[in-house]
Amino acid sequence: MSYDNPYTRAPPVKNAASSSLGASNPLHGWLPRKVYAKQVREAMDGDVNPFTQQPLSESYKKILQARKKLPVFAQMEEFLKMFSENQIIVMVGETGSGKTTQIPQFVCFSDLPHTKGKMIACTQPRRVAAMSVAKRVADEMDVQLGKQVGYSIRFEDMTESGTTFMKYMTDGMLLREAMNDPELSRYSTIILDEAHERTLSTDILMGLLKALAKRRSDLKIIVMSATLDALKFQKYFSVSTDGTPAPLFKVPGRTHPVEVFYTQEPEPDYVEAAIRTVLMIHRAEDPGDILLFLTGEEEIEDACRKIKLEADDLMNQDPDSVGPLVCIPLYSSLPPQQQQRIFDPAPPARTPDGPRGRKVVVSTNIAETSLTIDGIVYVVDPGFSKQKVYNPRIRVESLLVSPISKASAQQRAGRAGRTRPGKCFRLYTEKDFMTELEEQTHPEILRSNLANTVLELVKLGITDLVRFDYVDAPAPETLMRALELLNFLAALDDDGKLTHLGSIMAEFPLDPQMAKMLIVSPEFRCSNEVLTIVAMLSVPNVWIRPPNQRKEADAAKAMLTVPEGDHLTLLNVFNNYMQNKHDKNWAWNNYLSVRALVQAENVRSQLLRIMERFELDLVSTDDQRKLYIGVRQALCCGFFMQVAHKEGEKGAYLTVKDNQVVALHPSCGLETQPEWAIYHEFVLTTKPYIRTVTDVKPEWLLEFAPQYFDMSAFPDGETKRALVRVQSKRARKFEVANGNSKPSDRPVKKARK
DNA sequence: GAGCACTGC
Repeated sequence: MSYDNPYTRAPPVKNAASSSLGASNPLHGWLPRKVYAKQVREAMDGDVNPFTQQPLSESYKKILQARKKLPVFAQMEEFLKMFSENQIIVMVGETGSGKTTQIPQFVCFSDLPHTKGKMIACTQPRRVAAMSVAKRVADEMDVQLGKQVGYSIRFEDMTESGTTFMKYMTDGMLLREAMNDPELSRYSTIILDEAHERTLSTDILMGLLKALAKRRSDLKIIVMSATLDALKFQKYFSVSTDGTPAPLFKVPGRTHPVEVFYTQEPEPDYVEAAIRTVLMIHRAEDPGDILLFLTGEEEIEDACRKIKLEADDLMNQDPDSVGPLVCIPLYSSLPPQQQQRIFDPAPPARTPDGPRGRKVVVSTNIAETSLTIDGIVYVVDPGFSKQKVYNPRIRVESLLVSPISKASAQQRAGRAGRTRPGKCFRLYTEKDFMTELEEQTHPEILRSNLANTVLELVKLGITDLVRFDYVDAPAPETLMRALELLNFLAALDDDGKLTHLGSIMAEFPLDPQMAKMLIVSPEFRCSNEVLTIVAMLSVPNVWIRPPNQRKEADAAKAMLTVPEGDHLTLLNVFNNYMQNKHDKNWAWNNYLSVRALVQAENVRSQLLRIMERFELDLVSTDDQRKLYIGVRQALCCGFFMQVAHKEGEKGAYLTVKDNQVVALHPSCGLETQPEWAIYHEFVLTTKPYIRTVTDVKPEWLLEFAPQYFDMSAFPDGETKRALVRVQSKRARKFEVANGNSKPSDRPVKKARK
């Protein structure tokens, strides 16, 4: 042993199981966090499951043999020593090292969380990963999933209180837990996996955990990442004031080499070049499947058509040397059944001795992290992806086709080497790779609207948002924009303190505008309807519009459209879906996505539970006219900062205050162009559009958002003149009717003009 | 008269 004998340092901790079973418990006498690899190996090789006292199964023993071959297994001793001696560890492990499954188990053996009523958490950016890894680890530990080993994701808590001590979960879920228990007192060790992906939640968790580690000396933290980011995290989690980096634990991967090729000259048309490269591989390279990265659905479907045509041509011209090629599109909005096609085997040769078939998967970034396809030998990387960008000046998030980072290019190349040595064709020059590509993709926190995040942080008790210890600090303007919005919504007071309303808003997994709208909706007697609308706005687009059936799809949509606004149309769609549940084909016949509608049902019931918790009543009325007006008014209470005013007769709109020229999105179902329109999102595609739009009355805006529509602080222009006209008209009316009473003092329910 | 990179609560 190269470190002190741990037995001399601390008394044994009472082992819950050992009290009754005594020495038959393999963990008897073990000291938490003072455990040797030798002990662990003996326990693993024994006949009794140390965590359940049950006999270990044959399948356990079989899996154990495979686990022992993982690179990380050879480093158990080194890991346990580092874990014993440090509070925070940064760990790098390439793909295939086994870190996600093995390290948490090593921690279980060392930390013995079950003996102290604690848990080990291991966070993942994605739900499927949390679920599938938990399943795998439950098998490896020979326990039932949901007992000692479980997972926790939105809509599904697969854990058992008091039994589960190893919990895989989404990073967002741990953040939610932190909002109600800032000390994260249920956990003795927290492992942040895939930290290099830098999701918003992971970034916030890193900030929280760094501070928490100082308060809770008993808490251990492991940050797992890809190699390139390790030093940054080591420095960030520096343990002492002199800046000594946190210790690094390194595990080699188990992948095959990938040969990388670059183009001689930059390619002016990357889609064309990509198609050409795919066909070149098909004609000239050894058998093996191809993965091509493109940026979006349309580009992918288009490329698939072209590849198919050209490949068929090639095969017909030269059937003796060119085999069949099957082209499979892959992007997230594809139905799961079609996504499964990526796992189909390559097509067989057309004749017994003919050339072998090949499969090409044409994918978005989804194949870079979320999905792995075995058998890929060739990767074609044009070097672009759609990325979210946020412009705080005009408060707009949009998707832009942008060059990828070096880290991303490396990840893409790695996809070729999972089963055997592969090749990666980069459709840019080596010089461009070296000089033009950024090292890392900018973390999400630098590219997002932070309204949600800021509300979460305030709820977490972070008072000084600007000086919070971020791994990468967002632009001050982005924070200001978020604070401003939350202040207008009355979630934060003028000192930036959380209001009672704000603390309820933070409990809803919704954007603050939607949370506000939902919370006020009982006052408008329409919370039942607003709840539905908010759920529908939280799921992917429900409308399906197949390229060859556009007319039919549009006609079906017209049947469900409510002329006063798209929000009401969403309500109508959901209600019709619920009424027609007996008819399995209803959604399909109406060109609607069943998947999205089922998701909306799920979200709706989750939100309803939260409403019940805060005693927000579910109310409605039979008078549809009143109901629709109530919904539109509630909408104004949340989205008053997203209003556009029609300018002139040509259909041009200007956003209120920001004065952006926008057009109604063609998907908009409004009967006429209203003078004042509230919109759910601003999208920047071929030109600036506002999407999901509802007709509102200017009086409502003045009434329900007086601070925002304070004319003394309003930019001059046609919008202001129109609002001032409305205001003076109202004032005259109220003077005539009520003497001096100011409109804003009137109760909400009498607000209708 | 157009889209929906990808996640997550």
